[in-house]
Amino acid sequence: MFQVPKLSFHDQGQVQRDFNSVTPPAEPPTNNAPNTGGFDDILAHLEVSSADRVLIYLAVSAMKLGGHRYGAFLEAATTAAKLAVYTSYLEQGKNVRKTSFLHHVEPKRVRAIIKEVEAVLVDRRALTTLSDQEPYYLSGLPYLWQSLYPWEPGTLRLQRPELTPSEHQRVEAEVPLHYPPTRLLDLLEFLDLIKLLHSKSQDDFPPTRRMVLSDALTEHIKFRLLHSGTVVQIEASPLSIPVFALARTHYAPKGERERVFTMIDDVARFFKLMQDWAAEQPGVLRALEVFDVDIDRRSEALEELDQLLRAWADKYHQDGGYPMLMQLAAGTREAREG
Amino acid sequence: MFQVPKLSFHDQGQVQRDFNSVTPPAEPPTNNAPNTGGFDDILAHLEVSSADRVLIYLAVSAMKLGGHRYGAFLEAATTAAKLAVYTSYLEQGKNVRKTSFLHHVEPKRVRAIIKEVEAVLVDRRALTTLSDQEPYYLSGLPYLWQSLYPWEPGTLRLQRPELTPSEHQRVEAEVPLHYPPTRLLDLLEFLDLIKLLHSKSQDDFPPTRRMVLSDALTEHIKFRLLHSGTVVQIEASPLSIPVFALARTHYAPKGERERVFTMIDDVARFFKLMQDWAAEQPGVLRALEVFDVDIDRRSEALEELDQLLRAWADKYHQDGGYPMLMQLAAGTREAREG
DNA sequence: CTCAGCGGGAGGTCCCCTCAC
DNA sequence: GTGAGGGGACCTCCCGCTGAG
Repeated sequence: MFQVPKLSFHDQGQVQRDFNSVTPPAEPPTNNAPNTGGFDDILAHLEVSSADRVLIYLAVSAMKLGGHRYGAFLEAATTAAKLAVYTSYLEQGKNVRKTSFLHHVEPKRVRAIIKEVEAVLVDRRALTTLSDQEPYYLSGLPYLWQSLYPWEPGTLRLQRPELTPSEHQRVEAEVPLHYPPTRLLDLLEFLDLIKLLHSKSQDDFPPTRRMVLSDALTEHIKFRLLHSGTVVQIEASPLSIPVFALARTHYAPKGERERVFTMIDDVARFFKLMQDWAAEQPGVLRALEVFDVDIDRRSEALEELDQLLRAWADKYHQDGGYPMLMQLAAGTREAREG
Repeated sequence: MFQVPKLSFHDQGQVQRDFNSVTPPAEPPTNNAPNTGGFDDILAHLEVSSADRVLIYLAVSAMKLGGHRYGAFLEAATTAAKLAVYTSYLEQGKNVRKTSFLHHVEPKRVRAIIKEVEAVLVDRRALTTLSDQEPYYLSGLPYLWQSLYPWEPGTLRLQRPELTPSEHQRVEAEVPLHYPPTRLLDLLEFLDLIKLLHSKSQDDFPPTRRMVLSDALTEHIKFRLLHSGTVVQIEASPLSIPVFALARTHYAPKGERERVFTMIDDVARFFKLMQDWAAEQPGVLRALEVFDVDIDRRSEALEELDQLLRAWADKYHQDGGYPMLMQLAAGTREAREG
């Protein structure tokens, strides 16, 4: 176990430098920071390649933070793989057999993939399986609830005239003031709302990709909405079935909605930039700094970096010039990373 | 279509700033740079979310640049999804049903996934489906060839004493000087080499994940090796079957071996940093600069940024301090990006 | 309500084969 | 060689059902 001095890996455009020791020696843990959900501990104990790690981060983001179904993530991955096959097919001069050999896919299957991809291309339909952040059947629900069941103060929040005033009072007392002004729904109305939203979301899909709203799927959606705190069940239902309230104006898995979205966005942009770099496009800078900092000066250092970057971009910015993008992240280095 | 002034999005630790307009308006193309393989054009015509885009970049890197099988990429994706399910299972207090609802996976399947993941964890076996850059059955072949069939100048390069001297001469004339000093192999020897390597690579896998070396897989491997230029077929074979030569000491899909590896590595690190940022860990800086630059001053700007970063890291570096990492990429902004 | 089991169908990943151009 | 088709094995993602604690 040795000291890691400061390590710099900068690489600009065609100017290739030495990359033999891109992976510096390991370091003692010093892991007092993160834990993005327990899986970091698991990852640390396993031998995982970088590509696998990216996949795992993506899966966690989509499924745990975004609320996408297990199957939806898998389908998105296969769609990505199909696109890769399709581009190979074009590069091979539309030769099915060569494409088949290249990727170890049956010619028959290659043809099916071609057909599928081209159908999407002519329709210009979104092949986006993993919608922006959350599936529509989750993120759309608060909007639908608010538009279909608005509530005016002074009117009955639970539209059940057969209930006594005291029963109404007891139920309404359970609804916090900060909840959106919407009516309370019983289980059946709530499920109908899910059903309606699902059928709406299916309109965008081609018949082949449509899913029936099974009981299992309905329960999954209901669980997700309750689990995320978007919908809350009223404790003391005056009815024979449970009663629910909309607790938020947006679906939010863990309150980190915006940040997760920004993260994936940044990663995609960063990936694109790195792809240009890997292809040795001119005018691309890649930089990696591995260093240790006095913990008391950490925020000072980051603050200064922040200012440096702003000043730099300001200095060279020129309206109407060549479009540029710079993407940076700096933070704690994990044990295995270099 | 309006002008984009300079846009800065910096965010440090807990200091949240405004993110409402994270996505600035679109810009005219000005696309004179990239084309990482034709799929950029396709992507531009499609509506693709960021998560999908990352998946596509990954698929292309693994399958087209790395040479991984179509099925291998899919398996890696399912493995990642299974890990996500497993961590949810732990977070839910090992409650199978809740995990089932959360991700819309059958309880039966959840249990199978748990069992599978735990088996990997106790064995501490690599769950790395997508090995570092290329599959072993491709990258290992040049090494095996060189160790099993070295060639000494002066001896027969094609070990067939029955051939006439002129036949030997004609074959050897076809082998460029820069090829590694290895013997030439006929088709059967070549295929045996593939077979041997495959069985070697299978030793690392548990019995369940082992693949038989089918004819189809053998042809896929052979095609990949020839397509990448790692192995070259001799035009005028003096035998009844084709003859092959090893052309490189390493498997290299398109000569961008190192860079592709570095790219995936960087993306994984960047992703990790961003995850800390999304979780609002302290001491994380995220920065995005969207700006235009005078094309004539582009390299000057990048050079200066390069120097700025080095100087900054030098200034704050302190041996034995808190481990830090900074990852940056800067380059051409695509039309759709902001 | 949770856990456990079994049933089925559709579609995808793999394998191999033949026949016409 | 290539395209186009046939077959079958196995898995897994979906669905539904029942019964035991």
